Amino acid sequence: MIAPMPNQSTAPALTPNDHLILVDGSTFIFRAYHALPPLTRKPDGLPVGAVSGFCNMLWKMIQQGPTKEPGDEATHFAVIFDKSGDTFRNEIYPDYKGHRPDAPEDLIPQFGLIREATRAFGVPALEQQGYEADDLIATYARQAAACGARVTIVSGDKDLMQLVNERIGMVDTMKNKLIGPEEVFEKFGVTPDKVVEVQSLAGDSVDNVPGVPGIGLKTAALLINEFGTLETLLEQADTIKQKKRRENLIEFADQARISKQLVQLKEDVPVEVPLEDLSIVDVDGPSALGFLKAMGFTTLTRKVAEITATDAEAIEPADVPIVGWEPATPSEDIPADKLGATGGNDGNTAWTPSALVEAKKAEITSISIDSSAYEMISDATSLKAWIEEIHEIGHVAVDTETSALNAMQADLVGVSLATRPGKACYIPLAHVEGEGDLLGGGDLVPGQLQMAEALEILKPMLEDPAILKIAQNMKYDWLVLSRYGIEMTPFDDTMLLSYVLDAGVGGNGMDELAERWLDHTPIPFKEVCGSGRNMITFDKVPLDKATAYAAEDADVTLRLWHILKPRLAAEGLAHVYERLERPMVDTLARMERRGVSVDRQMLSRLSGDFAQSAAAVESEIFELAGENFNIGSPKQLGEILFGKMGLPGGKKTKTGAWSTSASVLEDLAAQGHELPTKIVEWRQLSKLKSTYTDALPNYINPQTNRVHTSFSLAATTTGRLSSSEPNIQNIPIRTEAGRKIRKAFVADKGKKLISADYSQIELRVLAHMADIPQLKKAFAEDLDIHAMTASEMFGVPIEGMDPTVRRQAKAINFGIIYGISAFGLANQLGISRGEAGDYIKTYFKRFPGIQEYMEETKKFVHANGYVETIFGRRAHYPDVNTKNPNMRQFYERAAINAPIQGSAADIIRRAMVRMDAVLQQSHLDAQMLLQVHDELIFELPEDQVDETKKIVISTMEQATEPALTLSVPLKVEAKAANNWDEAH
DNA sequence: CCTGCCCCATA
DNA sequence: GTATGGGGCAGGA
Repeated sequence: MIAPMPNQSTAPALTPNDHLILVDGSTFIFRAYHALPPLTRKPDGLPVGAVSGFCNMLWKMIQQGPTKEPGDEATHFAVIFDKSGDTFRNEIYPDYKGHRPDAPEDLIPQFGLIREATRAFGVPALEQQGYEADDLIATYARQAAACGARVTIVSGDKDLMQLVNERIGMVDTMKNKLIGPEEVFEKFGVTPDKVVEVQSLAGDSVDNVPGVPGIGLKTAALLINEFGTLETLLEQADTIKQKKRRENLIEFADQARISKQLVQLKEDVPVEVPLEDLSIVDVDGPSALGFLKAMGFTTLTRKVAEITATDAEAIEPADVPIVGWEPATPSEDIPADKLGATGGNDGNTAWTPSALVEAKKAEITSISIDSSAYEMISDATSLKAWIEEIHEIGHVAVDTETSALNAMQADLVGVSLATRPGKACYIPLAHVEGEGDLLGGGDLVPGQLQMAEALEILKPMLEDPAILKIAQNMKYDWLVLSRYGIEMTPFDDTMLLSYVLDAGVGGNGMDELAERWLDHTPIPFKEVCGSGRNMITFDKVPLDKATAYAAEDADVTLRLWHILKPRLAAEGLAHVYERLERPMVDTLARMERRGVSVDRQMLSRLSGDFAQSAAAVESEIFELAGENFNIGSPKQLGEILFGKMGLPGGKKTKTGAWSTSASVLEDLAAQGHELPTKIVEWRQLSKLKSTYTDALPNYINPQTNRVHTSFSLAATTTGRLSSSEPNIQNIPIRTEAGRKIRKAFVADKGKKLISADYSQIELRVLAHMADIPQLKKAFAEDLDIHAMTASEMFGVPIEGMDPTVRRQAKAINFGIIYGISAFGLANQLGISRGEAGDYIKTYFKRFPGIQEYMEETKKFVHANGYVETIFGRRAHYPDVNTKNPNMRQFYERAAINAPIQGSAADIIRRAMVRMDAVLQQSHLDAQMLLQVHDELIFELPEDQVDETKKIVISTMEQATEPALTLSVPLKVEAKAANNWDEAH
C-alpha cells in the first residue's frame, strides 16, 4: 500500500488543464436504440439505427464536449463498454443483474458495429474481462482526478453518481442534464460519498441488488445522514425505534453488506490501457469516413468530411465485419425500394427525429379533443382535488382568461388547467351578466368561486418549485398573475419551445401550432367574443362557452408540450431554450411591468408644433402643385408629380404604381426640383406627429402613469426581440425634430436614465465568427473600424481621410452584415452597379475570410435548411432551395445575416438574464426598463449613477462569459441623463 | 370593417 | 443588401 506502484512514473499522466470524457457505451447504445426509429442499411437491410445514433452522439461529444460550450471539449476521451460474461459481482451474488432481459434481436449485430465505429473515429473502445464498464470508468476517473484534471462521465447510470465530486462531473444525455454534487444530493438525499451506503440499504430492482426490505431511497438517506455509514447503522441497529425497520436491519444486515459490495465500484482495476493513452487525437478523416460510408450515413459523412477536410468521394467504404446477422434472401414480392432505409432517412434524422415526433404525435392525437367534456369548477373542494392530482403528476398546463388583450390592463376573469391530454378544467372567477350597462347587469354570475379564495388555493401550487407550470406565451400569464401577487415558477412555454426548435418554419401561435402538431382547430376566439365593433370582453362570455374555450386552450397547450419538449434534447437545443429563452420570460415581464415615464405635456406641445410646421409646408406644396390634394396619398401624389408636372418618374412599385419613396423624391430634389423636397419635409413631420406624438400618450397607463410596451420573444427569425403597443424600438433619433420625441422619455424625480449600448457589436461578432485578422486587430486596438476598412481597401492613410471614402467603407461594412449585393450597395451609395461590384471585389480581396464565411454559410443553409448563431440558436430557411433566383438570393442574404444579427441578440439576452441579479448583489436599485437590440435603458436613483454604470458596462461586456470568450473585445458605452435623448 | 400596399421609424 | 411594427390610404367586402 505504501510502496509506489512499480510502473508508475513520477510525472502525473494528466495536468489540471486536461479534461477527460468517459462515455458509458451502454448509455449511448440504449439511448440511440430506444429513442430513434429503426433504421436499416440499403440494400441489405442490416439494422443500423443504433449505430447511426451512436455515431452522431459520439461525433457531437468529440466536437463540442458535454455542454456544447466552447472550451468544454475533451483532451482525453474513451468509450467504455461492458464485456460480456460474468464479473466478480456474480461470484458474490449469483443473481446480480439476473433480471436482465436479452437484448433485442436487431440490436445484437449493432454491438460489434458500435465498437467498430468508436475505433474508426480514433477513440479508444475499452472493455475488460471480469469488470463492468462502471469499474473501468471509476478507475480512470479517480486516476485523472488525482492528477487534478477535470472528468466528465457521460452516462445515465445512477451507480456512477458515487464518483461525483468537484472534479468529477456527470452528464446525462438522456435528460441533457449536468450532474454535480448538488444534483446527486437532490437524487439520493446524501452527499456523493454516501451514495453507496444509501444504495446498499435501498437496493435496486433493476440490477437486482437486494438491499434491506422495507427501506427505500428516502429512509435510507435518513438513516445514513443520522448514522454516517452503513456499518455504524448495522452495528447500532438495535437502537432503531421503528419495530419493523429495526428487525429488518438486523435480519438483513449481511444482505446489506453484500449489496454494498455489489454497488461499490472498483476503483483500482488493473487497467490494460494506461490513462495517458486516452489523450485525444484529431478524428482520422479517412478511417471514420470509411466506416460511415460502409454504413450509408450520408449526412454524417458529409459533416465529418467537412470538419476533417477530407475528400469523402475519394474514400472507399470500409470492410466492416458483421457479427450476429445474416442478410435475408430478398423475397420476390417485396419491391426493391421497400428494402432497407426509406428515402432521405440516413440516420441523421436522429437529430431531427421526424419519425419519433410522428409517434409522439400519434400517441397524443389518439386521445380526441372534445371541448364539451371539460369540467367547470365552482367550489373549493373540486379545485383542491385538481391540485392534488397536479401534485401527483408534477406538471400542469395553465391558461389565464382576462378582460383585455393587453397584459398590463387585463383583469383576471378565470383560470384553466390541464393535467393530461383530454383532461382539463376551467375555473371562472369574474364573469359578469351580459349586457351590463347603465340599465343594470354587470353583476357577478352566480356559481363562481370567490377570486380571493381560489387564488389562495392556487398560489402555493403555482409557486411550488416541484410543479412545472406550462403555458403558451407564459409572459402574458405570468404578468397577469404577478399583478395578483403570484410569481409562477418553474415553468415551460410551448411558444418558446416551438420558437427555439422551428424559428422561421412558421408561426408559433397556439392556433397554428395546434394545426401543425395536433391536426386540430381550436375554437376561434372570434367565435367566443366576436370581433371588431361587436367584440365582447371575456368576462361577458357565458360560463359553458367560456369553459369549452378556455379549458381547450389548456388541453392543447399540454399536448403541444408533450410533443415539443422531447425534441429539445433530441435536437441539441436545450441549452438555447434554458439559457437564452426561458429566463427571458420573467426578465421581460418585470421590465414591462415597470414601464417608462413619458412626458405627456411635452408630447402634446410637440404635436402642436409639428402640426403647425406641417400646415406651413402643406400650403407651400399646394402652391407649387397648383392645386390642393391629399399629400398622404401616394397615389394622388404620384399623379401630381409624374402626371401633371411631368417629372421624370423613376421607379415603379411592384403593383405598377409610381414610387414616391424618399429615395425617389431625393433624386428629384437633387435635380433641382423644389416640390419633392417639400414633400419629404411634410412626410417627416406628419410621420412624427401621427406615429409618435399623437399615438404615444394613448399608451400611458392611467394606473401607473407610465408606458408599458410589450416585448415579443418569438417574433423574429434571428432571435431579436420585437416591441409593440407601443413599439419603443423605433423611437426617432436621426433627425433633430425626431430627437425631441426622445426627450419625452424621462426619469422620475430624483432618478436618472442610463442608456448603455454595445458599440459595433455586429461587426465584432462577424470579426470573431469569420476570423478576420485585420478586423480583430482593429477592435483590439479600439480603432475607427470604418476608417480602417477604407484604408485597407483603398490604400489611403487613416489620418486626414476624405469623409466620403470613410462613408463608402461604412456602407460596405453594413452591406456585408446584410449579405451584400452589388445592387443594394449601388442603391445605397448612389453609384452604378458596376462600380459597386468593383468595390465588393476589392473588399473580398482584402478580406478573403469574409467571402469564405459567406460562401460557407450559403452552402450550409442549402444543405441543412437552417443556420446557427455562436450560441447554437437556429434560424430556419425552409424555402432557400427555391428555383426562383431572386427569392433564393434573398434567403441566402438572410441566412448570411442571421448568425451575425442573432449572435448579437444572444449576447444581449445573456446580459439581460443576468442583469437583475447582478444589480441586486451590488445593492443597486437600478431597474432595467427597455431593450433596443444593442442598447439597454435603466432607471435609477441619481446618487447611484457611477456605481451602476460600472456594473452595467461590465455585465454587458462580459456577457458571453463563461460559455464563450470572443476573439474580439466587446465595448459598451453608457451615459446618464434626465431623458433618453441626452442619455444616448 | 378588414386587408394589402406604401412608406418610414429604429437597430 | 438584414431584422422589425405601425400609420394612412384605398379597394373590396
